[in-house]
Amino acid sequence: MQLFGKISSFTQNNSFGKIRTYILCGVKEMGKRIIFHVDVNSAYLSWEAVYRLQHGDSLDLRTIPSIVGGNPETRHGIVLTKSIPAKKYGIQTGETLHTALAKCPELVIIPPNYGLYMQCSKAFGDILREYSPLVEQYSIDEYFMDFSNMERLFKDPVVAAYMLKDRIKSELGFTVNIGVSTNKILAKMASELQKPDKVHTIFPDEIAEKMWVLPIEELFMVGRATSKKLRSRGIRTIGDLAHYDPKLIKPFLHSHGLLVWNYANGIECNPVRENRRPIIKGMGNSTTIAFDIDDRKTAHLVLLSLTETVATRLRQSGYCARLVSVSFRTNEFFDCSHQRKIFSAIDCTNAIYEVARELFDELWKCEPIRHLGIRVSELCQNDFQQMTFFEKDYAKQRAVDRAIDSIRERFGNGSVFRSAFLNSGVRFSSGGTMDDEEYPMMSSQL
DNA sequence: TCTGGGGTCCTAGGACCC
DNA sequence: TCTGGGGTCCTAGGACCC
Repeated sequence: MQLFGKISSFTQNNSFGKIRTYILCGVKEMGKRIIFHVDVNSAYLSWEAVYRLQHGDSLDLRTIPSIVGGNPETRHGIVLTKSIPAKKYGIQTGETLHTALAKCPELVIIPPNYGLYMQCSKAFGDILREYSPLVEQYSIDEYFMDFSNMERLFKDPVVAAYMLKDRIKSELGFTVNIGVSTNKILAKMASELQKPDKVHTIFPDEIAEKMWVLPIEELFMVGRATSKKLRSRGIRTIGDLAHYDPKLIKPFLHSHGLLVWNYANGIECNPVRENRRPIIKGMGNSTTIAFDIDDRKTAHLVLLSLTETVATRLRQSGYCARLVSVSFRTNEFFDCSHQRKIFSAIDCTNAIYEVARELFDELWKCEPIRHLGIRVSELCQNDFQQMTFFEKDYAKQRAVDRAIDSIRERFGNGSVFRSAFLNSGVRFSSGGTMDDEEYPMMSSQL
């Protein structure tokens, strides 16, 4: 009820046009919603550390300056996750290995092992599901849990959060932060407070004390561009944003401005979606090539290898696509893209590749390319296909695709590949097919 | 200095139709 | 023939997340 009161006063103060939403939020609060956000501390690095300790290594990567990162020689050199000692050197996620090494020359660099991370993510989710029937995976290392109406089982949700955190640590060997509140945004903001191995709350009456004092960049969904615009108007903290008139934010941040203003005020009422099977909107593969591509033939070959994995994933998930997009990044870091809607939805490797190649040829003006990508979207079920007189009948090719898919499924991805890749220097397929387990994808909103 | 890959959602402008 | 307005679709690009 407390939040309801606060929300009413916000809406009155700001004459903001979403009163109905706030009232709905308020009504839900009356049932005393309790939401947990569970976040693995330095996920990839912790998982690597635990794996190595369990396999006889005496060094715990978490206790030294270390990171999980790519290989600069293939131009994949960025920091994916850092240890807490590495953070003390000022190393940041996303920065280049080159600058990270400049900050800390003895930095230990571990290449990523996504298969291991998927296993850890799953084991972690399995424990959470013992504590609540309503658990939503938000990313590979984050889960939301609905802990509402659990008083009979766990008197105090905060005590339960400590139990859960300690159990994960003792059984799985890595630490988590748990944020506890009445909705997802506040729970998520709470889990981001001091790390590692902590439980924090940001209940509605704690927003001012714990959240409003933080710099604006700490707010979920405030990235570089948004923070720049907000700071140029004197909005430096989450509290500044919360107290700003939303009517004045909309002209320069549009609907995104209203979203972050709501978040700054702790207003958000999305449910925790149990075992949500994500509605897939599209799928894509892209890769940074170890060298700059300056000839069409090589570009086409990379495009084909990207198409192989995208098309395979498309067929495996039972979809056809109606939109094909191609994008590239030049050696001067200029990004561009080109897309085309096709009349009848397709899932066949050759058909997608033909469109992709056309798009590429229309877009490319012979600039050296460092990164190439393909994406298919506007998906529909592939159980029937619309045939037209004007487009090729791909029935035979679909049969070939299915045969190849099943051979690859039985004997591995490299068991069959196109001869065009022989001695070409280009890998026959790029990107993972994600065939064994659906990769946990998050939405950009809660 | 050298800058990943996988996503989602939003916006703006132009084309087209009625 | 010229003009206008509203709606929808398509496309490119940008912003954000982990």
